[in-house]
Amino acid sequence: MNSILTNDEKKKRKRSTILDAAIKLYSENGFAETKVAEIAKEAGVSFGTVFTYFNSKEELYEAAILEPLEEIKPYFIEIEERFKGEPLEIIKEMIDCHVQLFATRSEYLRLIQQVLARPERFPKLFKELDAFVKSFIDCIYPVIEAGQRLGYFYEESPSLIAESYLSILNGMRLTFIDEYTNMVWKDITRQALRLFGPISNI
Amino acid sequence: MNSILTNDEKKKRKRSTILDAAIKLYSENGFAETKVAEIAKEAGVSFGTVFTYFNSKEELYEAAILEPLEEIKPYFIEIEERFKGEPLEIIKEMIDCHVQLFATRSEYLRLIQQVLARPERFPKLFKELDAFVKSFIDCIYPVIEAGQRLGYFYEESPSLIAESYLSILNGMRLTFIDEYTNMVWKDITRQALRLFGPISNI
Amino acid sequence: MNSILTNDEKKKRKRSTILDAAIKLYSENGFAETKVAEIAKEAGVSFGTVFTYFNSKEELYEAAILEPLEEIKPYFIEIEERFKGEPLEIIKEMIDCHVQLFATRSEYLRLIQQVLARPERFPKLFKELDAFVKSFIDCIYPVIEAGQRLGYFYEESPSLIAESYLSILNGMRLTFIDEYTNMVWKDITRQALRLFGPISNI
Amino acid sequence: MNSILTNDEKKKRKRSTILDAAIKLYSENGFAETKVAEIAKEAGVSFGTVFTYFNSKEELYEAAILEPLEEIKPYFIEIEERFKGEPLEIIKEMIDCHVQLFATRSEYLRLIQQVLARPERFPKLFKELDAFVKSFIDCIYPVIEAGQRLGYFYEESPSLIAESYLSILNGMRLTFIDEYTNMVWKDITRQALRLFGPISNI
DNA sequence: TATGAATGAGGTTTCATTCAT
DNA sequence: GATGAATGAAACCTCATTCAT
Repeated sequence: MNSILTNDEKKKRKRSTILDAAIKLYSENGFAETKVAEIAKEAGVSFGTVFTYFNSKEELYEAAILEPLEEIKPYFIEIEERFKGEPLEIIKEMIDCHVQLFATRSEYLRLIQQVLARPERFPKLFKELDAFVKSFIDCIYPVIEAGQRLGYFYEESPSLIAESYLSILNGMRLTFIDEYTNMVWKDITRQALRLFGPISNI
Repeated sequence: MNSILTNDEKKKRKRSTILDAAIKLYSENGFAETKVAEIAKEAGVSFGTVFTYFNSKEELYEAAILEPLEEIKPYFIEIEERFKGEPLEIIKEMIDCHVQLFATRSEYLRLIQQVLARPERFPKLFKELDAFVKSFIDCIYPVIEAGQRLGYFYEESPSLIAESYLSILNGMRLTFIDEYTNMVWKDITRQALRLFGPISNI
Repeated sequence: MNSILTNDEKKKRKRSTILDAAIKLYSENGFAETKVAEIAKEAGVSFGTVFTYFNSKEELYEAAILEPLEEIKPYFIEIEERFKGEPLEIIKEMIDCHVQLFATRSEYLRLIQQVLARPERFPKLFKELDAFVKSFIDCIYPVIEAGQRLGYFYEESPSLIAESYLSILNGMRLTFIDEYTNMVWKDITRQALRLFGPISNI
Repeated sequence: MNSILTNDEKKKRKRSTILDAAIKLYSENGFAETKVAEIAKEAGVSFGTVFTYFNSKEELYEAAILEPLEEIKPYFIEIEERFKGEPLEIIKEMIDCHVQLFATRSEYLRLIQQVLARPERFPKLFKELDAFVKSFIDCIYPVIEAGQRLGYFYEESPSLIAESYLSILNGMRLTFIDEYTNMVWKDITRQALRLFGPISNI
């Protein structure tokens, strides 16, 4: 029954439908080549309605980047709260979690890359993402240091390690196009881990 | 005579000026948000002249991707011809070469990423790049195998190693925005190398 | 309420305003030399509105040809239903009707001629007109035959008579430029009739 | 041998090649949809050369109309000098001559119709053609009068007869698209003649 | 609140014409 | 005289946004 929903809930739901359509289409076609009319169609609303919930195409793009970012943040900045054990264990679990996250939300990763590729075009969003990266590094820094002290990780600048890790996450989205299947992502995880320390197969 | 250049040479030179302007602007602004008028201005020619040398905006984009690709190809598919020594040495030199290459041509790498991010939008170009990646893997495969036999490299699928290497190359372009300076790229090289085998600092 | 008209009626009306403007300007200036902006201005709507109702300039041209054709058709293919009496009477009335029709809609006749003059440029429209001509001949054929049996008409191929009749209708639009006045068209009618049989003045 | 030609002759010949190409293409595609480059190609010269012989596209169009007009004129204004015998004979021969003329030069007739259809667009050319029509009427007028006096022709305004004759000539170009073959044109001639007087078969 | 017709700025592309070689 | 590269005005068309219903 639709009628069980309050008005507010209905509105939230419609807003969310539109946002999901936007994420899908922006990620597939980029900002410029996505038409508001298409988003409306994908969301099953008239395109006037899109402007009821978002003031402009640009604002919708920002929401499409920033709102999922909030959902994803915990997995990157609550490292020690989420992943327990030895540093190596923590990092292993973290990588597993991240790879799985982007395997299921690869379209969102694409969106992020669009912003990273054009800092001057999307300054506000870029700043947000940059801050996010910095927070991640701050969070993971002590873990890496601890791992280095225990001799598990390379004696390398923890920032570099963290950044190269983000690089490989980003890059894999580009390289392994549609093969983000269960089969490969265990492998990917292993390779990502090797940026931290010398990990042989088991 | 205005110069010693023949007519043909002048034409080639003008074409190249336009292509360079296109590479710069396409890489900065993407295909859709780059205006042909801007390319013309950047190249210092009139608007219509762009269409004298390239039939359409799309064709110019293709040329901007494919022509530099030809220049870059040798560094990826003549591995054993170019880089000599032990497998570890070969890979080291190769990574150095590639990182330096993309440090100086980071704008071109951005172009490639635009295509990789949208295979359906640029099918022809994507196919070309995909073939390029496959050739690279074919070339590097025996080197990795040799390195594995000598115990330098991880006992990992050579394809996976090669692909994760390409991932980190691509990803680093996104992560280390404008810091591709001399200082960091030695570090980057080191991290890339760690995808092949367990490399400690020296 | 601004008016009693429903939304749908208003849309139809606007579409029709644009179509009329198009017929006028296309007939005066031809397809290529008519600018969509001019049509919009003539119709009193903005530029973009034209494209709300017609997908392209070409489609608008097709509508400008085909829609009035439907209105005109009955006068050419319902000969025996519309015009009564002896064959001679039927033909007389028919010619009268046609001449008057084209006197009032001379601009539309001009449009038709543009298509007839360029079958390869407008294949779809040409086919339509060609079919129309054939239907007309089919309809008038028995009337001419009957007239021939009664000795009123020349013993000539009815198709030839019909086609020469259409020729003179078309040709007169070109020859008697703006003189399609009441004065001359009785005369024109008489001359057209003489293609059917030997008609003296009365 | 080309070398037998004087320079002047060569130039004339090239000019004529271009003009013929122009007549062909203008008649097929109209003024606006014919590109100078196409004319050049058809004529086998570079398109800069077209502008060596004609100052503009418009001027070339005018030449394409006016120069063949001079060739055709004699057949329309030297009626009594060319065609001998009784008025009926004169008219018969004239019609024969004209139909044959336009059968072989139907493309030129198409050009004329383009101008007749747009007097305001081509005022200069239209005036020229209008004068031509008037001259024709002047020339044929006495012949018709004579025929009327002899009882061969309808007691109709000779101008009307002449104009309706021109109408059918023009119209037949539109109606009998590509069937201007030997078979039909005897028939067409007969129908045209019937605008003058009551002519039975044979 | 939801709709979608109206708007017009802005982009790509064509093509006549110029002019240096 | 012949060529064809350069130019830029002008046209079509798209699409974000507004706003009346």
